[in-house]
Amino acid sequence: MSGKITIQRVAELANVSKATVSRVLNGYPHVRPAVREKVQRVIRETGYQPNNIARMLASERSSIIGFVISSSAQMVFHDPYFPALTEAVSDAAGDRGLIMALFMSHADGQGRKTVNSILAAGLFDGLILTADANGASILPQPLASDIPFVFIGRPSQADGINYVDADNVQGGFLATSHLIDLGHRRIATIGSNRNASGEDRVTGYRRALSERGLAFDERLVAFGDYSLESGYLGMQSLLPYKPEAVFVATDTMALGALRALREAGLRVPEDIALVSHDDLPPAVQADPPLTTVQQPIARAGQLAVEKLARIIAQSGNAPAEKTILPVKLVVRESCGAVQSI
Amino acid sequence: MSGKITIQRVAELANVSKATVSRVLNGYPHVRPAVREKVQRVIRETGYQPNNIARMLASERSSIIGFVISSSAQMVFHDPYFPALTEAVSDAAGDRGLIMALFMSHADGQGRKTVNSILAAGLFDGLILTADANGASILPQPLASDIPFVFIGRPSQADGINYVDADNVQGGFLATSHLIDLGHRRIATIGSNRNASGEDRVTGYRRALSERGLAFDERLVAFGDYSLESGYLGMQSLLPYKPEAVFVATDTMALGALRALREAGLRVPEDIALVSHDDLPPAVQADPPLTTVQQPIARAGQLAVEKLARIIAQSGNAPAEKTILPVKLVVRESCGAVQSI
DNA sequence: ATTGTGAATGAAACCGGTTTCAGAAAGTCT
DNA sequence: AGACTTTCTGAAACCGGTTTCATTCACAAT
Repeated sequence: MSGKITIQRVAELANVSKATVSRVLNGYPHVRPAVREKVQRVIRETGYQPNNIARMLASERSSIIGFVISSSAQMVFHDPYFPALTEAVSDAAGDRGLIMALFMSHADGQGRKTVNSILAAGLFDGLILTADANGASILPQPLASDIPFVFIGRPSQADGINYVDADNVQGGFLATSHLIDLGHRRIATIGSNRNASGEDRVTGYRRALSERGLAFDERLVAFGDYSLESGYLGMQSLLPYKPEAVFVATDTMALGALRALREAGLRVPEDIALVSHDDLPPAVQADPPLTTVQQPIARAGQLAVEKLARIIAQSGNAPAEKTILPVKLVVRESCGAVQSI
Repeated sequence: MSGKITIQRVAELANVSKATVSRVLNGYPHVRPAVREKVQRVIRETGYQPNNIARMLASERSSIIGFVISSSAQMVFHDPYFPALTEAVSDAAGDRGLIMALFMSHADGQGRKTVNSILAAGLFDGLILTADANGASILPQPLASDIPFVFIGRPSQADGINYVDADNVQGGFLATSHLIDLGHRRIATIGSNRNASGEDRVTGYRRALSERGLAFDERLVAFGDYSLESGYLGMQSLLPYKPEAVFVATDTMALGALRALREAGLRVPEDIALVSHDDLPPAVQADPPLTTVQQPIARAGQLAVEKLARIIAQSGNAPAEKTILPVKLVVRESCGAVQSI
């Protein structure tokens, strides 16, 4: 009943043509104030809601963007990073009147099918993609199609691709430098080689060491997969080499490392200092609270949406550009810098 | 270039009419095999992809469902419940070929606007809503519109409304009964009065007490808001009354409680037994691992989507029905039942 | 009074599919 | 062979908007 009011009906009731109603609807000029008001009154009285699908078809724009989380299912929600990012993108999209469709492509070989069907839909004005180990497999699809897209996180092959990323190298650098500043020399790291972010943080770690004249010792490097468990195992594998301090590439892995240290009877920060990366809720909640590198996740989501919106508006004619967001060190207790609080 | 192929073009190339192409596209009968193949070949060769928006307009069905998380932003992603649920719904939707649009309505008064615009879109075949304190404010909108919807979690006013929920009463009951079985008498609880789930769990707690002839002591009840912090504070407020055991309504709050206990110098489970609810990753990761009531989140998401799909298919003629999912106790170390492992 | 200009408006085409309907083709039954 | 079905197929209407284009109208300038 109620849903049956169309633009045609409104036009009849207001004694105007569909075209005029459309103009009023979209705030176009060239409508006499009296007519405009009359139409608006009819709209109000009938509770008319334009059919968005018809609108999309005619205007060839859907105002829907796809947000694709391409990590394997297990990773996705064990690390609060993705939830936080999802929220950020959702917010930013909402602010701009865009609808966000969420896709979590499980790597079960379904991954490709999912992305395919997304594109096939011809439904999205653009895509926001998260970079990870699978990024490579996802990439060709949007590239082949003409759909605008922006990555969050540096994709494996980043040439000519729009992306927004945190300055992960700087993150690793800041964390490690801080530990060096505190007088530590044998500094270990638990990184990750599963995506660019992980690699970059290790790069920053190495850069800090070399800049301060410290030797890089391969035995002091472990790799995890972003899970708490992997942080635990990584820390255990490092313990035999007696590090004085450790830079863990994510808060979640730091939680695991913390447990390994506790089980080994080592106190943090007294026996071993720890700095992690991300500054997500677990960092504050940990015991002791973690000194960590703060990553502007909300900002990244926001910028990605803005950038995407811009590309869409320009019909994709702008050259690809990358945006690197600054990170900053948040000092809490796990590094031992704060002695008496 | 490539995107320009329409059904009309395919029809021309195959020497048939649009109608026939459409029939082939949708797998309808009454097309001669030879013709069908010819059309399929043209489709393959041209890489034609039907325009989904046009399809939606004509078929009056979008295959898009909205998933609305109505909690206040802070809560949303501090408790892994919502991420897990989101993943479940996303999965289930994907399995059925539905696209899931995610909405996180921040309670900033924007909440209403968001939901309004969602409905206004006329874009969704249906909605999945999460119940929470704000549920009441969200409810009227879908009700007033004719859009099918299903709640996950019991909404405040549940009459005539479709919903899927875990058996929270049973959850509280199982947890508390288990503690009683272990010989505890002074059993406290940290619940929540912010939504039906929280209340139900406390109801189960009380039922277990009364069934076993134990008095209900109001001083042994604290209320939290699902945050870790609130669990911490709740536990602190309970400590003066010397509970022997505590049932905490969520894993996340249990983590907070655990910290309060540790700070108070109490060991778990030796000095105080703890059982929580949800069985999300933190429960396993906690130290000690938590005995907790397992809630079938993935199943709930799946059932909600299925139910919604059914309602959509039936054009909403089915009577409202509620589905209560069974829960089960998962015994780990925090309750003290497992002595020697 | 005539012409020119720009604003206001409606008719109709269009977006790209689905679906109805009627007619043609093929097959079945006396 | 004629009458009936049943299977295919295409023309055209339709979904509900937007947009183009031509026309009308009001008003100012000549």
